[in-house]
Amino acid sequence: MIGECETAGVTSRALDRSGARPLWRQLQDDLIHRLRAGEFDAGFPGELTLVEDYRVSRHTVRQALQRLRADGLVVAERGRQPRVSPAADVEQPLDTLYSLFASVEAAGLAQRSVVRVLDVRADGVVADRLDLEGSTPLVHLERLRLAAGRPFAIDRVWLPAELATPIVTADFTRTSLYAVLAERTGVRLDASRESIRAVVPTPAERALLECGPDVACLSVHRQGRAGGRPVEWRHTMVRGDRFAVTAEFPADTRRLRRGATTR
Amino acid sequence: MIGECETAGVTSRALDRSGARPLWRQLQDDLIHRLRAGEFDAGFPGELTLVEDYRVSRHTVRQALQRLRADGLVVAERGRQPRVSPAADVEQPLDTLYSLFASVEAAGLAQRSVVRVLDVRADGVVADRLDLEGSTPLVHLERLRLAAGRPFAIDRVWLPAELATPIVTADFTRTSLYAVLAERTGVRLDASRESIRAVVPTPAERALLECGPDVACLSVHRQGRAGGRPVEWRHTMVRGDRFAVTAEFPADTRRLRRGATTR
DNA sequence: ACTAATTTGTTCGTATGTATG
DNA sequence: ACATACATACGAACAAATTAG
Repeated sequence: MIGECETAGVTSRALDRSGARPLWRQLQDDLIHRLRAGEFDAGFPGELTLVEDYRVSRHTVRQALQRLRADGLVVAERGRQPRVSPAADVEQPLDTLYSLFASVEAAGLAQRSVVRVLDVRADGVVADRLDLEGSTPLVHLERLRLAAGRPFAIDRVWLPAELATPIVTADFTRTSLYAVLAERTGVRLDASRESIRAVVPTPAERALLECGPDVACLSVHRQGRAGGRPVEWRHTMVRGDRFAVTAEFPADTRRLRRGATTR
Repeated sequence: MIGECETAGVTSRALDRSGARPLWRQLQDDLIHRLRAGEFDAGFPGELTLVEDYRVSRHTVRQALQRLRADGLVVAERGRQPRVSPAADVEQPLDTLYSLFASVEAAGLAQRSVVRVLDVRADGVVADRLDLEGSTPLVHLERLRLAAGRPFAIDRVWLPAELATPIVTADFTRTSLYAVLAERTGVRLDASRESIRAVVPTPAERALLECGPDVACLSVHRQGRAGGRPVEWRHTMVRGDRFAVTAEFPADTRRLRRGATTR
């Protein structure tokens, strides 16, 4: 495991150099541990500090930090001390358009969200999903969603900045994304396509969702449209042990015949 | 933007070195473009090939590839040529009464089943789901379903024997249950209710499906009805990496192009 | 079945640019 | 102006896994 070693007044942390596990992964895991223990509430150490502390190269440190930043656990800017992203526990109403959470709503569970990221950025992959150029600025909102006070989903949404910039100043702690969007831009989603699959969450996602290795997740990708134009790309990772999608099909003779008489 | 340049029979691609946009991002965007154009269907180029091709360092190439891998567009392993990842072999719209057999066929994959169990038995729990007495005899069919020759799903179905006895002599290796049922009994399903959740397969299921610990499954419980009467209880365990469910609002038959998995 | 070549994964070092405090 | 800290980019080496012969 990871040990501590006091030498000449300097605390250094030892990693396993056998190669059994990559250094950057050990570092990442250790940092998540210390982070969850509240060790960095006063401030997150810089890259060079970590290089000194763990006796690894800066490249290795960055490899670990990159994941933490990508997962929203740490926010960092140039020349500024990195900080642990604040976990502001706030009430958040359900997105009524989101049929996936209909069962949650029906179950009468308390819905809360922690806003982890709210900024403007570019993302080539997401832009492609919205039929936009790769460099198009996008408003990005990431929330950890809680039901009955416990994490149940990680929700990431991207919208074209050209359209959605007014919402970046919004306080999402008490308002739904769609409500703010409609109020400030007049845009109202009227169509969506989504794809639901089963995945094993990454360690980082597992840490956020506070679930063990025996829990799988539903990974939901969704494109929302307004007036035929794609205005939202969303990815939601839902704990599979607490939530299920239900579907009910009324009688439809045509489709039935097509499905039953194949070949 | 990005140009092509033929020199001494070698096609190299020029990136903008002004620093306006990071090289790795330009590379990422260009690769996505080429990927969507189907240029890599025969095989994704290796890191060193890209280094040669774009005249950048391997570090920069890896930075671009990392995003593509993180977004699930490309899969890479040690010593093996990276490949373009098929999002999912099969996608199934949620708004129809579907049959696994039909959706696999629709995806253009060869369909085959290994019949593991086909008999008549009683099951109190399942009978309850069908609104029947606990001792009611049920026809039970368990199949390991293969798509393109590879394990795809474990499918267990129970039907009232009083209704479905004629099917126990059928050969299900290459035929759909619904087709046999309609042919031999005249019963056609016209309604269903199902619940879909994500689970981690048990070691036994994992062995049957021949998948590693990184693969989750969709667990689908379904009650099928005909003329208002429950006639089928089904449990299907589908490999999450090969199957995705799609939903559309408002109801339409257009499909989501691609569902990537975030890592 | 074994060896060698290939390819990705990991890790180090170094350098420059840029934004913040 | 200066130090700090992240972003980008180059080069080099070895490990680990696969594939080709």
